[in-house]
Amino acid sequence: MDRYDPHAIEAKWQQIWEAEHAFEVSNERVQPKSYVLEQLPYPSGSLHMGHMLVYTIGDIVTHFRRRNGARVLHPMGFDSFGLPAENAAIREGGHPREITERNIANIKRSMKRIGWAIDWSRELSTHDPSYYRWQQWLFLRFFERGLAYRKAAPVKWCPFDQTVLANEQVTAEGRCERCGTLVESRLMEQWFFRITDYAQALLDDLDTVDWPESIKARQRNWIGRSDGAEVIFRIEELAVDVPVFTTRPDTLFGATFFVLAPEHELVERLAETAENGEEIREYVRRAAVKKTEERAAAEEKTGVFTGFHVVNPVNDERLPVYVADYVLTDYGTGAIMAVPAHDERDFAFAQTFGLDVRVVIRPRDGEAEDVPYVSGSDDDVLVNSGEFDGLPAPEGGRRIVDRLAAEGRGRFAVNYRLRDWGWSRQRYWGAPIPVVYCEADGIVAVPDSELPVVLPDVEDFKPQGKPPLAQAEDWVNVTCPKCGGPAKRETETMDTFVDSAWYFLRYCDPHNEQAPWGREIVDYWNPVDLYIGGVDHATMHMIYARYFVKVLNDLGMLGFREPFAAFYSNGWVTFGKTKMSKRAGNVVGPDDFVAEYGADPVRLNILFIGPADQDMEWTEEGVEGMARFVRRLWRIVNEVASEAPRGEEADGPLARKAHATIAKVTDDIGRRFAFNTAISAVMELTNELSRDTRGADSRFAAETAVSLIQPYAPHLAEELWQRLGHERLWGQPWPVADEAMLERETFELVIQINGKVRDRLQVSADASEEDLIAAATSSERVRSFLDGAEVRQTIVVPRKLVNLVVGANGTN
RNA sequence: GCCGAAGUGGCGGAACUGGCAGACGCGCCGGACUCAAAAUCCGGUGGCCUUCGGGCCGUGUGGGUUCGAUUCCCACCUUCGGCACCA
Repeated sequence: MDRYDPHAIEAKWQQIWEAEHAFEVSNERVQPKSYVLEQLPYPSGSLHMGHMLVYTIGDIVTHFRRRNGARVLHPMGFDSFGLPAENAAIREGGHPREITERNIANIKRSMKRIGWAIDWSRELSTHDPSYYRWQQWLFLRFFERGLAYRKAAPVKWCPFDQTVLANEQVTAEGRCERCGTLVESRLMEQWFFRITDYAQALLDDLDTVDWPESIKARQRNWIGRSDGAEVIFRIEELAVDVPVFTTRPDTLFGATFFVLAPEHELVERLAETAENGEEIREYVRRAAVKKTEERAAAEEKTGVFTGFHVVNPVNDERLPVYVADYVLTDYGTGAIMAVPAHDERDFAFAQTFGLDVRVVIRPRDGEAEDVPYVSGSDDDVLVNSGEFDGLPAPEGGRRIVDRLAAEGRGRFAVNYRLRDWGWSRQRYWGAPIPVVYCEADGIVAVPDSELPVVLPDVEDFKPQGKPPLAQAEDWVNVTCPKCGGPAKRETETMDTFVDSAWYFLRYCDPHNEQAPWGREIVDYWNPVDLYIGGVDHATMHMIYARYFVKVLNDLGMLGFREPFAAFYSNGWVTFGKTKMSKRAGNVVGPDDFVAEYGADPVRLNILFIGPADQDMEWTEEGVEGMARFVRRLWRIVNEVASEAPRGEEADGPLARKAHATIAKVTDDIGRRFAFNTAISAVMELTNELSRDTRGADSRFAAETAVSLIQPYAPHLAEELWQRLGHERLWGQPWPVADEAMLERETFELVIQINGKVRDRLQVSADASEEDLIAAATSSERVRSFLDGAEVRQTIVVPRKLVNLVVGANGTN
């Protein structure tokens, strides 16, 4: 028998798959179908172990579902715009496109070497004009409906480099990662999508998808629905109504002051007439410069009194109005009623400024409660609240809102933490935004017929007060599509989250030049049946993609409401510290191990380490052990191929074990996504097979082991399958366990006394309860334990155990 | 603070619906083969005790339900993760 040579075998089968287009699928609408998708990779220098894990999980499911009769779409592409390539170009010279395309070529070579069953005919890259052309087209559909709009929003700004910084370019200390200058906050006009319109739909439809609860919880948290009330306070001096949002209308009688966020639109109006107008303006200026995190971290609350008062609608009390930066401008209405007795932040402010604290909620039975007391449960009652005294807090709150509503001074309201999605970047390496700025007509869409607006080349990718694209003057200066007058192109680009919000739709119809996709095609393949990826994309990417699908559905462009019907979140892969330092300098990735052991052992091992949805540590010992198993399987199956008889009925114990393994592996992959225990099961079968490679059952057991391991180790399995005298395992139906062979003639009866195992007996499978009890009580060992004591109770679990309960005063 | 996940041998983990705790593998120990080593193969491997038959203990801690709990319930401890001046 020849030695196991993974490199030769893997090259051989990869060539055959490619020549036979083994994993390409057409869009012919055949059922059943399955769309198996992993989050597309960012093309950095090379693959890492995390990639190895995600794409192998998807690959196993792809093979499994194919062989179970589904038409499976399993595409691949590259999230190829973005900051790292641009920074590399600035650092090392060259063009981001060259760097990116070199990386793609490199990664693609690694992917093909690993042998994932990908339909490469559908490959796409988001930096390709044939892709972003349709992204621009989609943007225009959003834009014409007002779903994409511009507004001023704070950005992180480096005053030295004169540029906007992405969050990841700001150090933990709040400095520019390049020059170390303290980063400022600046208001700038930016592009947004109106995702907040869909907050409730994004929340509700989580109930319709099969995702891990933890991922759903993160999205719910991110959307952050709060139920409460909007209550109108009035500044009588100015005859202005100022609404506030509160989740605690039950505490309205406890309001003792009122706060506006520094950015609130009313603040400037107050400053105009206030005696201390300049002090107010100065406070606002200082607050604007501070980062949100800095504001939150402040030891003491700061603020300034305006001299104005508002009227509390529940009791017509006059409350002093402050401006303070602990109130956020972009949540609720940017103004709050302050109830220091029942809110920690208001309490802290009241302490600093010596303001009244009025208790209006008490525990029903206690009294000496701490202030602030924030609970508002049914065990609390209202006090100092006029007609509402004595009511449980939640009910009291509802009644207060009812009364305010009747008076037109309040209503029940819902608020979300979710903010509109800001997606424009002052960066070069992204999709151009197809609008122009015209002095006469304002923002004007580029006509569909002029798409794509192709990203022009520039000399320098460093932003210098303006986005790099501003350098491309020939490109920037155009005529307005509306009036024909002079206009300038948008020089900001789209964030990569836009690119990845719809790529799974383009895979379905990647070469369409008339439209982003054909609706029947997209409706056939979608929603994605299994989406696989990391938890780090649980919020942003996966909320944005859901938002896109909902909008596109409302626009009639597709017929579903959710992109990802099921989601599997893979764990993180780490290396031990010793391994890291041993190969200091270069990151250890799958390429290194594939070169040493071959792709199949690496594929197997990444899933054998542990449950794929939990974090795991990759070790050299582990992959060595797996290589040992693979060689063992190789040797045993080769022996079977040459030694075991053909065409004999396989119905002995080894055949039964094989059927049991089929059942186990099918359930593990198909239902439980327990990829590690499926491998264990095949190992067990292999161990049993190794005891007899020449018997009548051996051939069946070997064929079963090879067939079941195929999704994990497709090259090895294919080669062994051929040696067993067959062809094209990847196209073979998945094996089905014979129910009759799963039935056992005998089983091991466990006999317990008072719940402790005392004996095990082989018993006929069709023994009656009475037979089991008789067998149990006649056992010598059992008798010695019973020693004549009275059996008070006998529990019989058919085909499992007998538990004899003897009295506590028994003499056992 | 709110939300989520997890605690099992020396290690990764298994036990799916309440029924034999530790499958499978790593590591380690012993043996075979070898001049020797590696590789390979065979056997052993939770702890304590043992008259070698076996016995007792054991799934983060303390309670509870049950004939029976790693699994269900209550309280707590520890670790990891998300959100967070969100009114």
